[in-house]
Amino acid sequence: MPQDPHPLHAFVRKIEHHSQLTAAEQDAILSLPCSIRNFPPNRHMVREGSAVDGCYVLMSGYAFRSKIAGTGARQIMAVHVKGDAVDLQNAVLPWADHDVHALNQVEAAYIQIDAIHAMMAQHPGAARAIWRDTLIDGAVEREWVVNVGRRDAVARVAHLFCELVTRQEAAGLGRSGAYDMPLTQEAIGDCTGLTSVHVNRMLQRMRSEGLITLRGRELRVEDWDRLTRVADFQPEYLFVEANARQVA
Amino acid sequence: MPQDPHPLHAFVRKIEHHSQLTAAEQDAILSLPCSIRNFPPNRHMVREGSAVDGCYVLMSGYAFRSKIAGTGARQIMAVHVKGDAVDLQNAVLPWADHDVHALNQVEAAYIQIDAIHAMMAQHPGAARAIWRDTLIDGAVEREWVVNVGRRDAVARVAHLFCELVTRQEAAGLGRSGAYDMPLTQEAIGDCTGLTSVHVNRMLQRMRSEGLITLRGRELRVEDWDRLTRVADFQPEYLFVEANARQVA
DNA sequence: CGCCGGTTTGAGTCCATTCAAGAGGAGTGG
DNA sequence: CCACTCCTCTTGAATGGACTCAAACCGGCG
Repeated sequence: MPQDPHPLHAFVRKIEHHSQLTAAEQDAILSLPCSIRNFPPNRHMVREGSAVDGCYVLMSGYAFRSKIAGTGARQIMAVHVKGDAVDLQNAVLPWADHDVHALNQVEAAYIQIDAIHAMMAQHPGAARAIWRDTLIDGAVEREWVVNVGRRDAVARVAHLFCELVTRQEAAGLGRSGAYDMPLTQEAIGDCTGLTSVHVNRMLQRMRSEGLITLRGRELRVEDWDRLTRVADFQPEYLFVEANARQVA
Repeated sequence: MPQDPHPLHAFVRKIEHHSQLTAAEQDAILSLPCSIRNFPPNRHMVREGSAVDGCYVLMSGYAFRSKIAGTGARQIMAVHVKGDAVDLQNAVLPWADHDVHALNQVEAAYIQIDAIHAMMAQHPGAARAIWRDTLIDGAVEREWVVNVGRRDAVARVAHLFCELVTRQEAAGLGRSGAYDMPLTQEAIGDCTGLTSVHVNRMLQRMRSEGLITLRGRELRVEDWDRLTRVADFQPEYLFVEANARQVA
């Protein structure tokens, strides 16, 4: 398996999905000093309430953002794939408002926030692109509000799968129709506001209706069109093909 | 009633809740060219899917962001008060991923996004503060995911009220314990992922338990402590007192 | 082999919805 | 001033979707 040329390569590639970068801006981002850190499965990367002085860019593995309600119930509001800046939000905010958690073995590049700010001051175009990138995370979170607030159980799970698949595609991950499914049924419940028991029943329904197969940590989509219809999935909010319609 | 000295005054005041601005940075923001626009109650300010070349800052009145699910159900993911930049997200994104809607009579200052970008290139400190401001909107949306995903009906409604009250306080709006309640019960349902019928029942419960009184468009909090406990409300995510703990 | 985390199944309960109808209040026009 | 309309709020009864609480099953792994 070929190594990516640079730890931040996938990050630049992702940004170019929604913003055009000049060669100088690409270089400026790739030149950001960063250190590689590894996290074992199920390990906290950032804790809510802590002050954060940098951000992680995922090089491999999966991570999620979550908060814990007063009852102790966990709510996941984003799942991240290779190339995502998982924690820029927390670094720019005065303190972290949410947890970041590694799902499986994670390799991440850590960048000091000061270096990012300095680079942005030099390169307004790159600044705009990175700002936009953080706002796309916001757009995704808004769609999650809709998912949890206004869709029934099957649709919620199906929608989550559609998003996961689309993001893996965009990151160049899904090979031959098979995708990674890093979430347990418990975690799927925490994404969708359901219990793991009910998630299990929805999965069986989706399997019996020929929408997906899900074995172990491998997800296969059997009927993408019907899956998106069940899910009420409109991929625009992910902004993975935005370059064409881009304003400036 | 005294007039604010400048259309963007409330905006600067809000930013200073979470970021320190130099006098020059304040001036730079206040010098942004803007035009005043008015919207009647229940009027769209921005439509999902449209390309947006600027953003509105609320001078008076209330607005909300929403998306429509495939079933036709509406989900509201943010309510905005005086001083909020209601549409910076949509202006920085390639196109609007959500609607913005005026709740009542709204007066807003419209700023071209190009002017904002130009100002930010000149004033990195202001850039950082505005970036942070948009990310705080994200933090609020994350808390909404938790609210609709992981709290029961009373808590959801109570939490919404706590947020609304706290934001009005921060904007200098609630006088003598009475706050504006610009949302209909239908709209409260769209905020919380409930039906208006069920919202009505939760309101009666909250009234009978002496938590609030709600008559017409006026909300009174009768017992803030118990209300926040019922709501599972932790105000940190709003970052209205962040200056003290601020990192840089 | 025995453990352990994750998945599956079942039965009973309850929270929130649906559907429907009525009441209140504000604004409009005759 | 009244009649009329529209919108919002209120109430009731019945339904159902998702939850709870268990227990059993399964596969991987030490």
